[in-house]
Amino acid sequence: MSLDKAYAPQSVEERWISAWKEAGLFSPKPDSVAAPKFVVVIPPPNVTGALHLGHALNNTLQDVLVRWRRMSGDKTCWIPGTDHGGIATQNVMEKQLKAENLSRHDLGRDKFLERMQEWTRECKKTILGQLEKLGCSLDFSREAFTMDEVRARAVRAAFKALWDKKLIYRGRRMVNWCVRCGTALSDIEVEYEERKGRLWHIHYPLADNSEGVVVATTRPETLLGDTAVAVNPKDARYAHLVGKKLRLPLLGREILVVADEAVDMAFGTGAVKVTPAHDPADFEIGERHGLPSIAVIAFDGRISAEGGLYAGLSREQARQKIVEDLKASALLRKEEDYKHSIGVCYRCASPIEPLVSLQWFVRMKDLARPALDALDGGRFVIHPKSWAKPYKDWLSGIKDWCVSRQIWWGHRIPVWYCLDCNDVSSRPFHQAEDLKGVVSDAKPASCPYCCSTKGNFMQDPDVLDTWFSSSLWPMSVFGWPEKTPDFEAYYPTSVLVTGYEILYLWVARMQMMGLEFTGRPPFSSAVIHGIVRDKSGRKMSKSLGNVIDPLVVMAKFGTDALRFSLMRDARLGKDIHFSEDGVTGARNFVNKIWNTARFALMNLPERPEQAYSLETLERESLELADRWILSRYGALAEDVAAKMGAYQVAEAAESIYGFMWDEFCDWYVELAKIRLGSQDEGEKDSCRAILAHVLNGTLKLLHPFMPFITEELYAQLKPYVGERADFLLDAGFPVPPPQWRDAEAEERMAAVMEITGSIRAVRAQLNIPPGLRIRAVAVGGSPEMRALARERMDYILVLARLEDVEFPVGSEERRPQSATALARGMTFLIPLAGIIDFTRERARLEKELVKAETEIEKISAKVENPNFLRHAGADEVQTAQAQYRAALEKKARLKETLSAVLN
RNA sequence: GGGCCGUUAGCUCAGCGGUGGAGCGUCCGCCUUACACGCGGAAGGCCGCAGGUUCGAAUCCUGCACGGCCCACCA
Repeated sequence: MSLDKAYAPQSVEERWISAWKEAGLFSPKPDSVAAPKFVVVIPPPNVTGALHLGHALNNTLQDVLVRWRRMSGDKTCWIPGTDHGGIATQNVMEKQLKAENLSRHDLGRDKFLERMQEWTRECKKTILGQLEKLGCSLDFSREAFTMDEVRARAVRAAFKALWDKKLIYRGRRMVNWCVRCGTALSDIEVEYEERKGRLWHIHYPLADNSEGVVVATTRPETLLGDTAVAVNPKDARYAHLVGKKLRLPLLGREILVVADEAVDMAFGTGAVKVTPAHDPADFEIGERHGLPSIAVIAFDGRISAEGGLYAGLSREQARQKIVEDLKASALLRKEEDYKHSIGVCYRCASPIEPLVSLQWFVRMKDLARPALDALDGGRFVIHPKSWAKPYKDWLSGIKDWCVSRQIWWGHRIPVWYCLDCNDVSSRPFHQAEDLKGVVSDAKPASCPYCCSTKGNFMQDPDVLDTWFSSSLWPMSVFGWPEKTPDFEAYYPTSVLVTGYEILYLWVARMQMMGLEFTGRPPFSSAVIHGIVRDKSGRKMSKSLGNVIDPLVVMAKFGTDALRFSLMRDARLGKDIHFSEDGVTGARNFVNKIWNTARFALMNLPERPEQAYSLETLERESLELADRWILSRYGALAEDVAAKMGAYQVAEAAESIYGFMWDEFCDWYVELAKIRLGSQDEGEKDSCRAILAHVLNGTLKLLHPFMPFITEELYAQLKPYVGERADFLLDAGFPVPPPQWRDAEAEERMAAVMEITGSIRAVRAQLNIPPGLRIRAVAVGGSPEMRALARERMDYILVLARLEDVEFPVGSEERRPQSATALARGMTFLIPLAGIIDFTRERARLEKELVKAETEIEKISAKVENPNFLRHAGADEVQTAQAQYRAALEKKARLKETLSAVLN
């Protein structure tokens, strides 16, 4: 069984995906074994299209944790699913319709929803297929959708329960209205953008046309709805005007001057026009002073009939015309450029219009308190903890949640109105404040208000905010409110992995709902990762054209490479600057692993007669490299487990990478070549055993990150190490015995590596041909070091490509015409007259000397400082002194070499 | 306006109290039969600025500058 020279991911990935599927590997077995549970629910991707790199990051991170816990002995369950995605998805469909010259109104509600369902089916298939390709160990048999029947039941139950507790109400409020999407939004669905605008100063004369007051505004079109001008009560400039009437420019209506604390005397002119119907601050001023509210901007963004001759104009047109008219009537006193932030829709980026309308709200204060308590009491932990404070602040200042949306795609609000006792035909629904609703799963048979049994009911036309169903997700995926076996077994979940951009939108609301309905946090930890940006740090977006399709990357580099590169950068809470270079590096690493295994398998017998066992290996038969690699491997396994436990996935990936490449491959495998070439079968076998076992163990450590290649190689390797698991997930996470740790071996090996390094450096810097086997003479050094170098001469010869090293007795250190390598107090003279460029060697040594001198300078600042000796710990002092001695020694040797050896 | 995060090698980022690190890129040499998706070597840093604490600071504290994110009803 020989492996290809380079790893070819495609066929391997396909093969294992179907093998896992066939085995039902990801569905937890309903066994009776009392293993700890590790349960994760996926942040359901919206059914708006295909997955992007952010999803790849999010799901790989979850998969890494789930696979790791599973290997560590937990019974794991990871639930897949998708989100109907409300406005976002409806917008996708409306775009499609537009391409066909249709609007949703052309289709009508039922037909439109049919098309949405059809689209959703396709989209789900795509998304789940992509998750599978990514290698996600999701239990696909438990797939959920936020708008399927089970989840719909949960939504209705939650609505009813909140209604019964008076935590849901319908009320007339100022809401954020997206003119383009035609719906209300919640406060956190509004994003703020700095945009260039203007500040217009407008003169409002007194009713008798004398003097008056100048107000500043960024929105002159709202003038049409002004019902007052407000000044600060402490403002002496305007005190005499309070209570007087002004004449509203252009319309001529009389409006009042009121005094209100909210007005900032220092801003603009200190006087504010008040438009209670179109500004949240003005709305409150209006409430305080009992001002009338005149809606001049309609839900379609056009000026209403109240706007007189401006009626019918768009907001933008009206603004322009009003400014012109003000100029014409000399009421416009000043016009200046002004940068300010405006609210825009998080789905379509068009400016939000604050409008008063009747909407459904959830009362949040009482729901937030238990969530805050859960955080404070440690029942819920956020990683990294830097997100805890913003989370807390948001919950502490929480406002009621507007949950009704005037779109079609979503959970219909389960409220019914009896047509026999409610008037819904003579006025717009969203103006009908006095409606008596019945909360019910289905159309009620009779009306509890008028007792009509005719069944003349109309359901509320609005749908719920998509985040309403999302907030129930960790419960609803298990069938809540039914007490299903799954709910009993898997709720609450263990950890939720998601990006910081939906911490409030989603995480906080799940906590609140979970606590409200079950008394327990729906997950005990949240792992918050960053956003995947492009190479130069810009957010990926279709309009920027910098979106990268994970499937394309996977096809080019392999799934394991993509996963590993993402994980290597996935520092908690930090954004990732994604570039193909990173994936290239990861792909190279994958290939390195492949070839390491190839090397190992080439050196193992065709078919194992008997599995190699480490237990039966006599510890005394192990040589330095063996003890060293086992020790390092033991340290690695411990390190990785600790980092994973702290959700430091990137750090764990880095550790494995370093071990595999820089220690196992560059040193152990190179040294293994010596013994694998020997005639002694016993020697060969002990080396084979360690090679196979350490490689196998490292594959296990890597498996959560690179499920495919590790599975493929494990399948080949396992007979040699006496394992029989069908899949790595069932093979256990390695826990090397503590007695493998061997500080002495690590120290001795470090010395060998240093010696090798110094000889290699001399060779390379003097351009000694790599193929040339040369001799060296070892002089100086402590007896221990000389003994070690002598003992491990076999290593040094191979690694530094030497022919031979001589250990002369006595102090005949004069070796003319030699290059000199220094390490650990020893000097390695490489006598090579005619080959070495001695000018070069002199320059090299002089540079070394400078280095040694600066080193001495630095350390002497410590060692010669009495304060250091007095205050620093004994260990520190000892180390520094040893370093100092070594540096002095080195300097002396260099000087000696420069003067003697080169002459 | 408040809060959080960042500012370290050309680029992307680790390090977070004891002589400045990795990956990529660059330069020099190598097809040393697992891997050129590789091997060996090297160059490259007033660790944003200014103070302070400490025997000692990239690391802790305080300011400042710049960048980014989150939150907030300056019209």
